[in-house]
Amino acid sequence: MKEAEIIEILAGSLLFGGLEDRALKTVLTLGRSRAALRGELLFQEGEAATGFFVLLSGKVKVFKATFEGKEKILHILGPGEPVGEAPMFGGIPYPASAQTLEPCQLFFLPREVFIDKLKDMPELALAMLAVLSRRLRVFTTQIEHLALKEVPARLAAYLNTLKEECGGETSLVLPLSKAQLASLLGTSPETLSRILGRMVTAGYLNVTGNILEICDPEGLAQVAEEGRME
Amino acid sequence: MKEAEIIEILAGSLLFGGLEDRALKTVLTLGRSRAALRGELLFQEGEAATGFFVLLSGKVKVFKATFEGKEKILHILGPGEPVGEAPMFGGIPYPASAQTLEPCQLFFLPREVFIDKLKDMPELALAMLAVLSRRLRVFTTQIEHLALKEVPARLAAYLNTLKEECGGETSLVLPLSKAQLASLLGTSPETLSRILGRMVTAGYLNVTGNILEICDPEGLAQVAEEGRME
DNA sequence: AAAAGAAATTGATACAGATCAATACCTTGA
DNA sequence: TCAAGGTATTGATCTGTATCAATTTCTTTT
Repeated sequence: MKEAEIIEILAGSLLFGGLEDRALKTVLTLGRSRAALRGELLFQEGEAATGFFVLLSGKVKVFKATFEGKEKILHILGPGEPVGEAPMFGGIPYPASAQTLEPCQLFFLPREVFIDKLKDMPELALAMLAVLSRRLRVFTTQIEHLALKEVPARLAAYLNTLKEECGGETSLVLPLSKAQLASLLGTSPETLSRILGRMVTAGYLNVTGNILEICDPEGLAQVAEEGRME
Repeated sequence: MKEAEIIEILAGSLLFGGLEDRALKTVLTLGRSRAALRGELLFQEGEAATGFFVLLSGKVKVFKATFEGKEKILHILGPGEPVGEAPMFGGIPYPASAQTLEPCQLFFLPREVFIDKLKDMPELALAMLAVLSRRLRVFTTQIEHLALKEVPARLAAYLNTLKEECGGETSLVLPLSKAQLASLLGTSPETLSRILGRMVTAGYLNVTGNILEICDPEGLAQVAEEGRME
């Protein structure tokens, strides 16, 4: 991947978006880019956090796994997003694992170098704080949903945010497999399938493969809020 | 509350612990301290984050509430800990509400002033990053537990961390009511009560009011890991 | 195009935990 | 000392969802 391309992606990211060209070039010298195959483990829970990645292209899942083989997806990350940045600052091991879902282009920044640079670049530190802040907010609502809401509400909420991200478009393409979505929502593929079915018969949605059309956005929003269907 | 006392508490906190005396005094000039009664709301979900508190004394709960009246406690915070610091940086509203559980002494830092100062104090920015990083880790395991583990495992894990915090002491005083603990674990008081009962008959614990004695730490650790009791 | 494999659906069953209601227990104040 | 209000326990019931198993549908490979 060419330098210019990398810079372009970094410039468009939340983390480095506010930086001037000169600063961006500096950042570029701090790390190195590399390619990763589909299914590659970027890091595993418990390992020391020696640095973090910025995802230049492709998709990565961050997940927790139990030794009985169950797993919970915490995030699905796309281009421009940092991966594994949080644990660095606490001097703690990675609290979860990360794996590529497709071939990816990655930019790796080593811990020491980056933290050192942070001291000279207050705007970068603030950007980093903003990123962690947003992560915390996402987790906050995830916890609320898992503890207090049932699967239909969680699904409805997810579909709502997906619709937001697509600029209000009512016809959506799921950016992940249904099994992965189930894991993200903290349920099983079977249950997800059934509830999608119920939402279709109740007239909220139309589903065709991994394309789905939202017929009743208000109704869906209500399910997300109140939890109950029909 | 006297300045000296405040400084002492700030100096002992995670956030300001690394700062020199001069820097601490600067921090002190940025905000102001005040007292709060038991049950006072510090902020509510959805409000703009105009700053954050450092808890000087007392206890605060941070929670999410649904409009059906259910609530999930996210954190219980004690002296030295910051409250509501995260949303400031993202420029996002408070994602949860905070309420005092007892009379508290608070130190309030307004957003603008603090963020401005952060630019001159890289070590403070790093400390802030470390704090958010730890919060994220705690949330990460909370999500894992809610999605993949059942109540006995969550309770066992909580008791373990409580024991750690008390330096391995096997005789513990619950720092919160059982109803609050239930909310923190994402369950109902009834269920918590039953499971505590089962743990007693299984020989893991002895419970007397809100004092409990851990009889079988290894067994408890196993329940936390594997989920199943007896 | 056929075969093999993965992903998704559907059905039947079991169980953890929520909920509702009633009772017991402990404070705290009058 | 008794009342009163909160906090905790216990019992009975109901429901959402996990789980196991069996197909069905789609995707990929050869």
